[in-house]
Amino acid sequence: MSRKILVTNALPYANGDIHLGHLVGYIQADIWVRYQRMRGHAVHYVCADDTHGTPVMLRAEKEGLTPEQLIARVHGEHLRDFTDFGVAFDNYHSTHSAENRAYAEDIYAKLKAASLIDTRAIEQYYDPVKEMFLPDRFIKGECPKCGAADQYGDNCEVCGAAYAPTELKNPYSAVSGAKPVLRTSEHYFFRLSDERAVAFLRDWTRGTNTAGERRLQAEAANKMKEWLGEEGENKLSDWDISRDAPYFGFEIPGAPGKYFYVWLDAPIGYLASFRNLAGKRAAAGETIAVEDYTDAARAAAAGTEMVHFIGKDILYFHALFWPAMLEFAGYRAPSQLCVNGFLTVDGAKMSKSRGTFITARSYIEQKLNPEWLRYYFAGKSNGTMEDVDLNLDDMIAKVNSDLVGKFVNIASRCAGFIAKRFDGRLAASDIAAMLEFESAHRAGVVARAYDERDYSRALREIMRLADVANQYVNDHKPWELAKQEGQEAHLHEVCSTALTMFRDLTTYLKPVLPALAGQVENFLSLDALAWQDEWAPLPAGHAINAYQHLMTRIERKQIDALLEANRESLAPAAAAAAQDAKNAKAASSQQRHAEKQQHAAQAAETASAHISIDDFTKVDLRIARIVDAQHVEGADKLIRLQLDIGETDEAGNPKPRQVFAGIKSAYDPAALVGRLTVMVANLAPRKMKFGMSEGMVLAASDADGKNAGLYILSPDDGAAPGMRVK
RNA sequence: GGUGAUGUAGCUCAGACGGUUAGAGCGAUGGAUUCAUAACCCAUAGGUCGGCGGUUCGAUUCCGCCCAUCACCA
Repeated sequence: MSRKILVTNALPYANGDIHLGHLVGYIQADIWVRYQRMRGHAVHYVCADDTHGTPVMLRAEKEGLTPEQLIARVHGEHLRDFTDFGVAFDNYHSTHSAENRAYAEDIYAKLKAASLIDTRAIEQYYDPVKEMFLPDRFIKGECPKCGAADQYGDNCEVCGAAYAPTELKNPYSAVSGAKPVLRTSEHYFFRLSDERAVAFLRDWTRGTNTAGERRLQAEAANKMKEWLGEEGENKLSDWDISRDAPYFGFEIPGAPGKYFYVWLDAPIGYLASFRNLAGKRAAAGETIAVEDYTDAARAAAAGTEMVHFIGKDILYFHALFWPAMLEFAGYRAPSQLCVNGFLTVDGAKMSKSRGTFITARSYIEQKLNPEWLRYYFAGKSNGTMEDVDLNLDDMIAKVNSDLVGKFVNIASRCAGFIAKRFDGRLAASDIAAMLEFESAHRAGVVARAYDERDYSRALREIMRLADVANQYVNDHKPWELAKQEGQEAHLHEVCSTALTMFRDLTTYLKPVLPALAGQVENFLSLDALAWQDEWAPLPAGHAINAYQHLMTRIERKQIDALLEANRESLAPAAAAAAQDAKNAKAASSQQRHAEKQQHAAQAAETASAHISIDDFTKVDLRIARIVDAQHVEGADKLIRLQLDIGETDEAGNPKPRQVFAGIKSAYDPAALVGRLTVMVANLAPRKMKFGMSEGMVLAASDADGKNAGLYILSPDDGAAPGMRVK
């Protein structure tokens, strides 16, 4: 039976470029869509830009544009990037659209009618200069826990503490620099804590859909259980869905000056884009029954599905708020969420200084083949929430050996004979030799793997068959047959058989490599390849076209050039860029995706910019003798050190400093006593759970975390406690 | 800190409802071959399946603890 599926990808935020981290999820979805269509299912594949919210508003202002101008530009950039990577949406719309406003208002009205909307007054920081309420990420100040300066209003990047913006010391607005004041405002809430919502979500997150698949991957369902709490427990709180003017978004009906929070209308953008698509198709004379996909009752009757591909950073929004909103507004809840993990490059977070924060645009501009990346990502995708690592050397090896060495090679080594000796016409294939292929088709391993989004399994099976094909050619040695009298028919059969094998392999690879498959369809002079119901070889007498090489190898120098193009110097520009990215992060949106991973890397990079000698001399480094070292009860990583740096109390007795050092994993306290090392003597004392820490000792470790190990410093002989290090 | 996930050959990954010699591809080494953008084919080497304990006749597979990495705690 033919499935009817609405497929969506997460909406990228209209404030920033598409990068390789984004592309993981889009390529995974695109592959699935192409596969389903090859099976004859009806798929509508839509996406849009997520355009609303404070970050877009402020970014536009900074660039001297209206928000509408900014999002129009970014929309064009995003769509171009996706298109260049073969991600072929049926429609790429915008949340700043009439359709989206209509859906948002309708859903809101229905939730209100269901008594699931509340209002209550909340107090939050307000920028008196800019005259606007400030999102947490736009308030900075000193961390209430460790005192670190310039921390955001939600958590501290230095000590990792989480807190409310009102707890910050000396807060200031990141927009105007003004001291924010507390102001009360009426906010609208979606009552997620309502027992109906909790009961529904408990059921929805655990259940299966009409296709018999789990709505959530096992890991995602686990996470939901954590968020929902145990049976009878209710850990959900109501969701604040309004923001005060000025705000770029939709004003809430009947609530002047109140706007829908960007995350309310972002997923609604899926429906809006779909509705917009239907409008475009209607203009072309084709009908899409939108409500068969969006209305709860009609969707159930029509047996349609709605599948969302998202990154794991936005699981929360898609597995709690979104299905609940839909359900209680009479819309159909999602059939399935396909959640993908983050992207790392060479095992580490993407980094601007290493050049691994790679934009989609730079990849295209450096003339790299997008299908190389599609193939590699597919090989790393197994349908789970696991992170995907882009190992650049591995990508070169995989693409070159699998695609060029194995797959393309099969056509390349046979095509010449067909063209030169047989006028471009095929003979009947040797069916007996194709047993492996025929049974592979019947067994459906590749099909099942695609269906389950376990593309890595699909590719393993496909490459196994590619090996079979190469062995077949090798065993029958067409180059020898070509030299033998009376072997023409045999030669013809061998090459034709190998090309049928090649046709099968191309069919299997087509969801991943649509452009390459298109070239092959042209080479073999075939209609668009689709999954065959009954396996059949290429027919005898079929004429094919001249072979042109199908894919080039990747060279390391191309990758190096790509990294170079994405590498940012550590000059102030980098700090500014890092700052931009951090501000963008405030978006609290899908954009956060990979940027979140940037976090630590960028913090480190910003700190790596040049400092003056004056900056350095602010740090008072002293030679210290470890006079005592003890385990700390209840601490996993800490050792309590007493450090003699020549200081004495009033009576002239030695007065060592107490320092807690996180070196327990590498050192036995007893082995430290008596050693000389280096400490920062003028670090602000910090009260820790276990007592005051009056400085820190220095230790080296691998920044990438690739090699474990921690190494404290030792001075050369002759250094004495209290000497200054400079 | 709490919760969850991951840790298998040099690299990227399969797999094992606990049971004879733990697999693949790539890479390495040797051989064969020359149709194919030095591709393909055959063969060989490589792993105490993160560490320590426990359950068991038997664990890499189950359980506990530990270590490392990643994520979430809105």
